Amino acid sequence: MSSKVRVRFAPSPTGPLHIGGVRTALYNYLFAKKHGGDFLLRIEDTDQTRFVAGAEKYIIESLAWCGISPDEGIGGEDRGNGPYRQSERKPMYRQYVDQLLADEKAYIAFDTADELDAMRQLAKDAGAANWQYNYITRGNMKNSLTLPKEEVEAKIAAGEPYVVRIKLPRNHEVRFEDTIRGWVSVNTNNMDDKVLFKSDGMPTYHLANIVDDRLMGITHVIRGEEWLPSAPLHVMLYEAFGWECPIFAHLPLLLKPDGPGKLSKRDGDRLGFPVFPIDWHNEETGETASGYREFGFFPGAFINMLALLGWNPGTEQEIFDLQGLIEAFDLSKVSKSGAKFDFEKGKWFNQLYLRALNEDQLAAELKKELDKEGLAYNEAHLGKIATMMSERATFPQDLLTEGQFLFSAPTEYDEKTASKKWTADSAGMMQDLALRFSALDDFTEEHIEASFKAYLEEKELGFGKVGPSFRLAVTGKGMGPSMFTICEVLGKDEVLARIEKAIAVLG
RNA sequence: GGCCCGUUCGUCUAGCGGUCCAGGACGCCGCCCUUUCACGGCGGAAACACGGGUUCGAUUCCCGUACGGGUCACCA
Repeated sequence: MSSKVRVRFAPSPTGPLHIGGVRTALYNYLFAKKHGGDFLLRIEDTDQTRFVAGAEKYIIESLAWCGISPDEGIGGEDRGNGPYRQSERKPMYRQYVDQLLADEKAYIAFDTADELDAMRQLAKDAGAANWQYNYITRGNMKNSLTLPKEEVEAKIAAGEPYVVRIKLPRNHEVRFEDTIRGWVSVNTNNMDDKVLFKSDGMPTYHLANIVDDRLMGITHVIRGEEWLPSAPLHVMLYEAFGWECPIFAHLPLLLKPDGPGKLSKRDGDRLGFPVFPIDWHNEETGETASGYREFGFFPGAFINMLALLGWNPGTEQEIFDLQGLIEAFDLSKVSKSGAKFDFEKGKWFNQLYLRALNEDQLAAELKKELDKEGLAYNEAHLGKIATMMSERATFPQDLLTEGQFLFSAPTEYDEKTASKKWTADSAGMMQDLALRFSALDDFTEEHIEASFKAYLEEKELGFGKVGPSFRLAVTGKGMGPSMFTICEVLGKDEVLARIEKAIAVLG
C-alpha cells in the first residue's frame, strides 16, 4: 500500500480567500479525512510586493468557521516540516536551485524585466503570437548559455541581478495523468523557460511549490484548474530533481452566474451576494467585502452548497454535514467543467438548515437578532415566535424582520389591505372584538380563536369579512402567521391597545 | 492569437453502448391545503451544441467544427 495521504491547501496572503478557494480547501480536507490522511495549510508568500496584512488570519478564521482545521502547518501543528510560510523558508530553496544549475537543468539569466518587456513588445509589433523565453530565443538572450563563463562569473561577482530559469528540453512530450481529467499532454516546444528563482533571492511559486510539496511529503495536489497550464512545468521540475510526482487533480472553476468568466469579487457586488466566506475589512480603503457568515449563512449550509458545486455523491442525496461529506467524497465524482455559481440554491440550503433547528435553537437565533437590534422582548415567547416565523425565513435575521410587528406596534398600515379590507363596518367589528377579548381570563391561542369564532357565528359573519381587518389592525399587514398565535404572544393589553390605535388611525 | 481543458433542462447535475421519447435538485408555472402569506403535498414546462465516423445500436467511443473556460510575468 502507498504511503499515508497528505494534501495541502496553499493560498497566498494577497487578500481575502474567495469561495472558490474555500471549496479547494474543502475538497483537500475531505479527501484527506476520507483517506485518514493529513491536511496541511501552507502560506505561499514569496511575492513580498503583494503581501496583505491580515490575509493569513482571515484564511484561518474562514476555514475555522467552515469547520476545517489543518492537521499541520499554519493554524495546525508543527510536525517538524516547518516553517510553513515560504518567506520563512527562503534559505532552504537556494540549494535546490544550485543543484539544478549544477545538473544543467537550469541556467542563469541577466535580462532585466524591462528588456524582456521590450522583447515581448517587439515580437508583438512584428505580429508574432506571443514571445517566449525558450530553447530558440534563449540563444539570443543574456544568460549563462550564451555568455562566456568568465563574464557570467564577473557579472555575479559585480552584484548584477539575475534570475535562474529552467532549461526545458526541446520537443519533449510532457505527460501526466490528472485524476479528474485523465491524461494531459503538452509539448515542451509550447512551454517556456520559466523563472525559478527571482533576482530578489526568492523562489517563484513554481520552484517553492515543488520543493515544499516534496519536503512536506505531499502525495496529492488538489488545486484549481487555473494551475493546469503550469502543471507540465511542475512535472518537468520533479523530473529535473529526479523526484516522483505527486498525483494531480485539477478542480473545475467557479464561474459567474451570468456572463462569461470566473467568479470574481465584482460579481458579488453587482449581483448582491457574497463571494467571501466571512466579512473582509480592507484596511487601506476602509471598505468591507461581505461574507457568508455575516450574511446569515450557517457554516453547514455554506459547506454543503460549496461541496455540491462541482462534485456529487452519485446518489440523490443533497444534504450532508461535514462528516457525511467526508464519507461520501470521491475525486472521481468531481466534474470536469466549470460551474456557474447559483446563489438561489445556496439560499435553499440555508433555509433547510434553519428549519432543521429545534425550538430552543431557533429561539437562540432570534435572541441574537433582537439583541443586535437592541429590541426588548419577553424571553418566554421567543421559542413560539421563532418557530412560527421559521417557516417563512431563510436567514436568522428573517426571524425578526418577518415578524417585526411582534416586538413593536405597527406605525403604518399596509395601504392595499387597508383600502380593500378596512370597510365602514370594520371599526365597529374591532370594537366588538376588543370587548370580547377584554373579557377573556385566559388569553391563549385556543381561547382567542374560540372567542373570535363565537363572534363570527353570533353576527353571522364570514371569516373573510373580519379576519383581514383584524390582522391589519394588530399587525399592520395583510398577511402573516395565525392571528391567534400572534395575539397570544402579544398579550391581551397589547392587542387591545393596537385595536384601539387602529380604529383611531383608520377610522 | 498560441497552448491546455471543457460542452446533458435557465442553473447545479445523474448517466460510464441498448434499462433514456434522458433521472434528481434549485428556480419557474399550475392545482390542493390554508381567513392571508409561508410551510407542506401533488403535477407541469424545460436539456443530450453541430457534423461526420465506429457499431446491429450512440447522451455514452473516435475525429472535426462551433461555442465556453483557463493560461501565456522576476504573481501566485
